[in-house]
Amino acid sequence: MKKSGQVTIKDIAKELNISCSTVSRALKDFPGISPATKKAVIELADKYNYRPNAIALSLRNQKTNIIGVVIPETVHFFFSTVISGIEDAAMKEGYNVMICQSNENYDREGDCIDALMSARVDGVLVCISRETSDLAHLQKVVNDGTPMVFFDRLVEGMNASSVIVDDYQGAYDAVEHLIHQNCKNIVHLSGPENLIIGRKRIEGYSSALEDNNMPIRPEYIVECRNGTQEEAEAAMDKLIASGMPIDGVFASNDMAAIGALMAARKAGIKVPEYMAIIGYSDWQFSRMVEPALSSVSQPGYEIGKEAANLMLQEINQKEKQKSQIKILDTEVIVRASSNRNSA
Amino acid sequence: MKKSGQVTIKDIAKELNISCSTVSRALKDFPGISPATKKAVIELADKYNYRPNAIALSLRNQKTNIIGVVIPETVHFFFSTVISGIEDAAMKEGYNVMICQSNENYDREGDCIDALMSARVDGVLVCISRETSDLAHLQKVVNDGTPMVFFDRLVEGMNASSVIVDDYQGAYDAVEHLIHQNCKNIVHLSGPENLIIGRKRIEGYSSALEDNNMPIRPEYIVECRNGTQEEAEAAMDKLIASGMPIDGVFASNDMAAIGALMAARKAGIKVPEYMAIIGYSDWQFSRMVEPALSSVSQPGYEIGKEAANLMLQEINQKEKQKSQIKILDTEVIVRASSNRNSA
DNA sequence: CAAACAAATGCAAACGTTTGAAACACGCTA
DNA sequence: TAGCGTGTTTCAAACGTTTGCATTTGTTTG
Repeated sequence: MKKSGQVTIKDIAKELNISCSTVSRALKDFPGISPATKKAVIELADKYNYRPNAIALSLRNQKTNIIGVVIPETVHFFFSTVISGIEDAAMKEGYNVMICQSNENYDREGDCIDALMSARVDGVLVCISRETSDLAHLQKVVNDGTPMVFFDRLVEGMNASSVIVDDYQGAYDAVEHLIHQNCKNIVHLSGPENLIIGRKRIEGYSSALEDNNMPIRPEYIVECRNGTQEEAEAAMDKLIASGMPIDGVFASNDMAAIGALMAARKAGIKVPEYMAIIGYSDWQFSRMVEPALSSVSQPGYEIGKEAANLMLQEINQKEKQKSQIKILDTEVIVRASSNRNSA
Repeated sequence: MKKSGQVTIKDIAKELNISCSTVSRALKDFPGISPATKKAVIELADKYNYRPNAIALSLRNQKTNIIGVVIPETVHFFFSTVISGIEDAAMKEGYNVMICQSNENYDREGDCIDALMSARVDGVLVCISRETSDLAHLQKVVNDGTPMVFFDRLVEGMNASSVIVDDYQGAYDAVEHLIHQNCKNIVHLSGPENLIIGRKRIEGYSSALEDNNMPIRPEYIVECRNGTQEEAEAAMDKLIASGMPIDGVFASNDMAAIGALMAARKAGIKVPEYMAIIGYSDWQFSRMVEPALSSVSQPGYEIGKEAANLMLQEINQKEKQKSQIKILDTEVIVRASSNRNSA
């Protein structure tokens, strides 16, 4: 009987009166082990339910087979689908995943990175927090030679690959959709402007207006930093109260869109008849509100899968490739909140 | 300049022409190191951004400072709040968290356990999948002497602690609330009956009826194994079509409640006037549907926090304590879908 | 001035595994 | 019988860290 904990190669060697090397080789059928020995070893290993100690392996191979993930918050549907994609891709290749939540907080993001680097993960997938603008902590990672891949939120000026969606195009498509619904005064509830995705969506919004010969009015672009329903609702309250003839809203995320919906409801503005609304991300609940919310859907699972695969690829090649950006397509999902044709 | 990867104690020792032991001791100010040496070591460590190699430490200490989590699916709001609770509690004590999703699948749950055991996590927190009834893979964990704590879904017949909510009482309260709303024919869309939480909720439902002198009709208890909206909607369609005078629905989760809502809408049954509906779990979107959904809220974050703390406690004491069950309270959140007083 | 002491540092083993090289035990040939 | 080959096994080092014990150095004391 062994003490506590799991059986080691040593235990097996001792019981069989042979050396560790022999046991090790027997288990991974190396040439040059007698069939009798091999059989005995394998049987005993089975009996004791032997599993190689991943820690010892990591130390010897300088490789943990763990990939670290820094993610703003798992409570968001979008991010949890990303995690699923990452996990499936990683598991398939025998990797484990270590997840840290930054809670959209800069300091905590640093702590996460530290923890992952101490754990000697083989690579880190990161989606930077809203607050992050200084990149020193991330630079340290690449300096250490640890592969890093960004997902969802693009980070520029760092030698690392990214997997993102085409935010410009997604925004463009959403706004064009509103224009096709005959909206003339379209407001954009934008995300935080220090994130590139926020800027890209503004650009998409602007281009769509421009291409359709509609004016771009700065007062129609309202930053909603936190992306909460309350924030957006308050912003919309103000816009509506100001008397602007708003008949379309493109929100940078679905919570903000819901905020707009609530504000419209409060003000007695019918959606979509007098105000068409479309969000971004296509969260799970979007189709459940009344009227069901139109949204730009992002392929979360695919983002995770692609990012993980890119990472695994980088881990498995000695030479650092030059970094690449993988752009996945979005899709405008039209539901009742912006559909004036059937309404 | 070091090769690739991070600096080790050895590198520092070599550069300073001293031994590893000295460096190690200097870094954790052991007595008996000259101030000069200590200073030099610490400065160099800072300069090179030295972090102790967690792998090496794990091997030496026989302790990884990682706790493993096996969870059905992170995409559910409830579970992601649990994860947040776990992560915060763990991080505070210097532990990392390794999460595996079983996707409610028995085989994959086994794989998760294997992966975590190979990684030599110091303990595992598990919420068993819907499919799980054989417990052999979990028994192996406790046999290996690895602490294990169950959360949310109670598992009986195993020497491990649990952190759960009072499902009986939650169900009881929900049904009693419906009764107070003057519902006479209350249907229960139940969860999978191999889960204890499913059975507890049925018991709570039944007791509430009994205590209020109302009959318990087996045909009013419909099992919705998957807990999806579609499944529940189909079940309700059938019940409504059968002509039963249903005026109240207690669903075992919010998705199922939404399914009931949809079925009612389709059938032209006004909610809550002619049918009051209440769900379970209080998911994020519950308050956003129309009418806003009443629900029994479970303290997900607290469950995670409590479970993690229980785990850490078990890890830190040599002797195995006898296992305990921690029961957290639920709360009935009344919204429009079951509120006939203001309607 | 030798002995005793304290202070500072080094040695070596251990955690579990892998792996190149060395060693051993055979039987066979010259 | 020495030499050789072959098939099987063991040795030892390495990964990065900690730590009981031994060692070195320098100073004080009798």
